[in-house]
Amino acid sequence: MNSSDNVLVFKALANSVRLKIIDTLLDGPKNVESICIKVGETQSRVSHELFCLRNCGFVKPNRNGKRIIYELNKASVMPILNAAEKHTSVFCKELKSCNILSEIKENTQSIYNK
Amino acid sequence: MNSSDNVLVFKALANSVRLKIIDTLLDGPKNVESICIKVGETQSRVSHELFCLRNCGFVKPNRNGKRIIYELNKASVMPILNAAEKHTSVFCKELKSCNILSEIKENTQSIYNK
DNA sequence: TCTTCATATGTAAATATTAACATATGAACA
DNA sequence: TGTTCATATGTTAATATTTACATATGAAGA
Repeated sequence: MNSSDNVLVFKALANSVRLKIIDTLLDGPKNVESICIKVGETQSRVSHELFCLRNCGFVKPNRNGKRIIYELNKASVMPILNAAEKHTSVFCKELKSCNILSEIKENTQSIYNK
Repeated sequence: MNSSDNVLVFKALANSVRLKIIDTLLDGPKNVESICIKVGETQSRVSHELFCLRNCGFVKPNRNGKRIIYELNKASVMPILNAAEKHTSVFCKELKSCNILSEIKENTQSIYNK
């Protein structure tokens, strides 16, 4: 296994709006308008992000009358989210202090103190 | 669980140099110079990325003489990589055609054909 | 304690991603 | 078959990340 192949998976998930959409779809398939309301983003924005999630195989669209119902690919997504969640719950503070990842810069100290 | 909390984890992993470093550390702890050689990046670059991985709790530094040996937090990382890998192996083609994620633009077709 | 080696940090230009607004599409139903 | 509703796509400015180069740090060993 070459873990570098996974970079696109992580890029797809490295966006809070896309994660919110996934989160919303965790409790059942929804059409675009419902997703917009749930995540508090414009229709255009949500459609753009769904385009990405669709292309990556994370969601699947199904037409129903005038609407398109998006369904989460739970089989793929859940294990990734669960594994990430485990790490987040332990290293929450560290993650939030990593200024490489757009967070507030903090004082550093000797790196190999535990 | 609010999956949006995981965005920093995914950001940390959404970088091919950081993933290469992780990949290299999968077969054992290494000092910075060794990592540089293995991943083919400059010392400066590798140290910057290690800073991020360190802050996020993915690697841990231990001094040994003049060197600092970085050790992968396998307990956290492996489950995430494995789950991602499963998705990648199924949706490899789709992922590579998602132009939102810096890939070549391709023709689109009706979105709800399977 | 001075020097050097290994590693960390500072900075900014290049590049990629996000976000916001405008517009297009196309299936459904009148 | 024309209209409308729901959703998709185009575009670009704003913002964030990456990358490359320069420099600093600090522990170890002479």
